[in-house]
Amino acid sequence: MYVKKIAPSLNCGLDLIGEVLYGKWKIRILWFIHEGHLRPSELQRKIPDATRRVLNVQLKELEDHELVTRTIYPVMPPKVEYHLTGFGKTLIPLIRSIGLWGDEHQERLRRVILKQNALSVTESEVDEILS
Amino acid sequence: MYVKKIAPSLNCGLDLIGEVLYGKWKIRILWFIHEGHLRPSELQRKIPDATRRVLNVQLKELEDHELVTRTIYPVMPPKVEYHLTGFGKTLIPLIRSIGLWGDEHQERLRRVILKQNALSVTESEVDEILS
DNA sequence: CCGGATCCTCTGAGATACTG
DNA sequence: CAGTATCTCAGAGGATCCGG
Repeated sequence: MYVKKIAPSLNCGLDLIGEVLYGKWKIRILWFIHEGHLRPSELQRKIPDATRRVLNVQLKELEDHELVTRTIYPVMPPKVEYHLTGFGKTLIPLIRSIGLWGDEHQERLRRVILKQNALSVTESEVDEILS
Repeated sequence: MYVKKIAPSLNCGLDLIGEVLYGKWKIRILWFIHEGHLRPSELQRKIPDATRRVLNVQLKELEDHELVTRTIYPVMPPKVEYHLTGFGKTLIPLIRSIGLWGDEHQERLRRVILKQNALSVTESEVDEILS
């Protein structure tokens, strides 16, 4: 899911959804927020591979796309919470199906991904890694 | 849908599917192939925005991931056809749902995407573009 | 705890041109 | 018609530092 350009080709749903879901961590962010409200520091802990900056950028985009809301509590220390909007919630079933598909085909997926990414690894080594 | 690195975090379906679907034109390619067999030149015509090289690269990845097969007919002029594998076919319902969601929320999507991408454009101009 | 600003890296993907 | 080899580039995303 990628489709960047707001080009002539925004004429089908597949293109449109690509625009709002585009971003390395977007889907996972939505998934975590959907479980309730979420604070930036919690999100950071759940996705340690992403830097705070990137998470902020993507959260901002999600907000601009009206998929999440950002609530600021004027306290010290600062407190911020993200929630899904009604619109954002409509995406959850979709994300769930995607995740389920991935879970169902886990083994096959791992195998083909490994086979491709680790070209220097032999078949038996792949089996070993997977076991 | 993005997730690139074959990092430690390949532990959920959401990550795994990202690996095989990652690529600007992958989903659309799968969609077109799913309607039957497809020849490279046909695909090129259906996706004129992508160059032949990029399409080839992504087709190769899809093939490596066992989502499509590539059949070569030893004739002159050369003829090649792509088909979905059984595995690839299991993705179609998912892609269909994604597309449907996008279609259902078309107007809202167009609005938020435009609002964000064309920051120099005023609200009324956006309305105008959309009308 | 939160976010913004700066600088940098790296790789997907476009452009072009060439072979069987 | 099909496929490959180079070259190039934008821009997404990472690393860091700083200020509220």
